[in-house]
Amino acid sequence: MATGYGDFMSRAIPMAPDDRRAQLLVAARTVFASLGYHRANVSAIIDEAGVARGTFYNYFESKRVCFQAVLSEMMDSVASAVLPIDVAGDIPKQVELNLERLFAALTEDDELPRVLFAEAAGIDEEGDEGLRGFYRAATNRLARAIETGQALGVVCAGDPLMLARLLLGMIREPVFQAWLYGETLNVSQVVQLLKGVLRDGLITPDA
Amino acid sequence: MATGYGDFMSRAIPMAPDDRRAQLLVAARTVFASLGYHRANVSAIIDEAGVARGTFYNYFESKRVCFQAVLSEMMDSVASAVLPIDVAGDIPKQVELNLERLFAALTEDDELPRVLFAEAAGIDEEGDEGLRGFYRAATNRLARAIETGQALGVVCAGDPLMLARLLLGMIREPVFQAWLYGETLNVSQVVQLLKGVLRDGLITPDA
DNA sequence: GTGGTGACTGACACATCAGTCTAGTGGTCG
DNA sequence: CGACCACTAGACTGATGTGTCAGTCACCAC
Repeated sequence: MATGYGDFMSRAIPMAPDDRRAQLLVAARTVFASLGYHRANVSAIIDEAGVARGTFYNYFESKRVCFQAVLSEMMDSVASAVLPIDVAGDIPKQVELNLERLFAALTEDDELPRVLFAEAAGIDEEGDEGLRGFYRAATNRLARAIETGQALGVVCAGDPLMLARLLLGMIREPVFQAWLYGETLNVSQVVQLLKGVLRDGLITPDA
Repeated sequence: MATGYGDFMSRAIPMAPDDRRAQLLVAARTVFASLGYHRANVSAIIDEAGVARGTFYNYFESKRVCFQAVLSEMMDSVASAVLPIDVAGDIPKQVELNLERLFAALTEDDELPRVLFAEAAGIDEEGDEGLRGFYRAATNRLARAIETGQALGVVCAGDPLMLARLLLGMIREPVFQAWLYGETLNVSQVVQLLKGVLRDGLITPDA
């Protein structure tokens, strides 16, 4: 019998498990990002990675688990873009930097918003649970920052949780729509505008 | 041959096509809302409607087309909740009423946010096109209102489109998160908070 | 009656795809 | 050298679920 794989096909060189896993994760991320969860199939991922079917299942017990891994990687990279604020320092500056880093993290990969905002929901109950966890964490983090701000007298009164949601919405929507229309988001423009709205509101008091 | 359907199975009484279509649409809405697009299947819809498989395909050429119909119905009901503003009248009052109606429309059905915000994106290219249309229409409508406001000097300066996205985000996020966590949104609370943020911003100027 | 019309039926053909499994390959290391 | 092990190709299974079509039934006009 012949070699078992095509004449021009090189065999993937055995790798340290962590490296192989990382490689598969990159491929999976690419495929999920461009196709979304449901249209992506395992064959596309292994083709992208240049690896056989069985190898995939050596590293991930299922497609969903693999997606979950990609998703949490993305969530982590987004979450870690936001640094805790030092109340002794220049607060507005730190907020601005955080916003810039956050928008940058959300737009660094063209298709990340698809995975995070459009595909993550509705796969199954467990997946939805993970998503809830992510939003809960993000919102709570913002809410705590807002509470601190309120205590310092730099943030207006009101339920911190709800204020956090409003703020999160102002971050999420521009990113989502930019993705939806295939635009590239002008980060500094959005941040400047957002800063203005946060400082002065949208409606100028009637003269 | 026997009757062609089980002994205890009654055949659905023929209906005027418009009525049957409406009935199927209601069933489809229920199913899509509670399960989302991907987990919903045609069998669930026809069970809900008490109708045979073939009947479904007499009225909708595919599952996706059916979903599209449900989606546009929802989009219409949301869009029609927002009334044009009479610039001669009390503008803030009208804005407030519009916000209240909008939130009410978005939360009238517990599961509408799932369909509109979580499931609508990423089904296929054509579906995304419809979604883009909806967001474009909503955003443009807001943007035009903002432009008018800017001309009247009641809205701050800045790209109207981007401002519209920020505003839309502040509307969408509370609704989305309330759905995600199974909370019932306190409409007047959100509207009051939103009004405050729109008027004065979130950050109070440093003393 | 009787025949035409059109809504309705449901078994099934068919496609897709996740996940399993087998037989075989080749680099590495004791 | 021989055992080992990560890897390969890809056939296969089983489940799921969309869309089809040949046929059934109710109603109405004549």
